[in-house]
Order: sequence, then structure tokens, then C-alpha cells
Amino acid sequence: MNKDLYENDKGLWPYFVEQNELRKEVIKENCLPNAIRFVAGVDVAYNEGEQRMIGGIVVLQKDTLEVVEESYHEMDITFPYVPGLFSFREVPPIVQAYHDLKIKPDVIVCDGHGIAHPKGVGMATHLGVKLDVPTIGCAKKRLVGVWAKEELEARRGSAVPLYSEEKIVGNVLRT
DNA sequence: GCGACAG
DNA sequence: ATCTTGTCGC
Ligand SMILES: [Mg+2]
Repeated sequence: MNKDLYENDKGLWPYFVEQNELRKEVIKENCLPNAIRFVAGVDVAYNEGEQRMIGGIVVLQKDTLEVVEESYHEMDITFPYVPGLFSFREVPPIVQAYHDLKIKPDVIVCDGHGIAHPKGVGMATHLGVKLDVPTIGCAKKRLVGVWAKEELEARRGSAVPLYSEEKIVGNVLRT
């Protein structure tokens, strides 16, 4: 999978277009059921040499955090890592893994941003729209937005709102 | 033109 | 993300 092949010219244009389509279907309101029974976490691992990747989803019982099911799906890497278009790289294998699940989670925690994205369509958002399942974007680094660093305390658990374009798009949490 | 830039 | 090397602490 050649990165330049996409980077050059307008190779990425169609994806930005699709991103705009997805944006129309985003639901920002809290649609979680009154009783959350299962939560899931997803991630993707890579084998650059083999140009293969494997997406995984693990479902746990919400109250006990006991793992009740897991599903994985391996496939060829077909999209480069491009900040802003990250979802097009990791969503495919996760969607496949999700469909093999017998126990569907009420919410999915993702390893990447949700609406804290230039267009409001990060990986978690993209996945949520694609599966029509509530998702939570949980990234380890900033993509967009600003926050009051002076107000973020040194103790673990401290959190302050993340702002992007005048709006709160998430929280910055000290782990 | 120069930095920023999820995983 | 992945790899590799070195150090730290339990
Ligand atoms: Mg990850």
C-alpha cells in the first residue's frame, strides 16, 4: 500500500467528500439506553512488513467488567495513516469484527478521536455512524482544540473541557 | 512558506 | 502504529 499514491494529486479528495456525507448522519445527543449492559473497546494492530492489519473488539459486562466476548478480523492495509482521515484506515477491520459478535455492546470506546476532529468526524464518530452504535472517542494525543492547561491539575483524574471552534468537543483527562 | 498533525 | 536499546522499579 503506497502512501504517495494517495497523497499526490487529489487522491484523498473522495475521502474528504465521504467525510462530509458522514457528518450529516452524526448524532451528538445522548442516545444511550437507560441500562447499559455491555461496553466494548476496539483497537487495531499492524504488520507493516506484511502489509496486514488486525482489528479487535472486546465486549465486557458493564458492571463487572468481565470479558464476555471478543472478535478479531485480519485484512490487508489499504489506506495510509493520514491525520484527519485516520478512520478510513481503522474502521474497516473493526466493522468486520463487530459484525461477528453475538453480543452487541451498548457503547464502544475507541482508540482515537470522535468529534474532536477538524470536520467533527473522527474515528469514533465514523464508526458510530457506520454501525449505528453509540461510541466514545478516547485519544492519547491532541488532534484539534485548546484547553486551559493551568486548570488541569497534576493529580490523576483531573479534567478540563476541550474546545474547538468555540465549542466543547470533549474533555482533556489526566490519567 | 512554515508548523501541526489521532494511530 | 512498530521496532530497538537502555534504565528503573517491584
Ligand atoms: Mg490504537
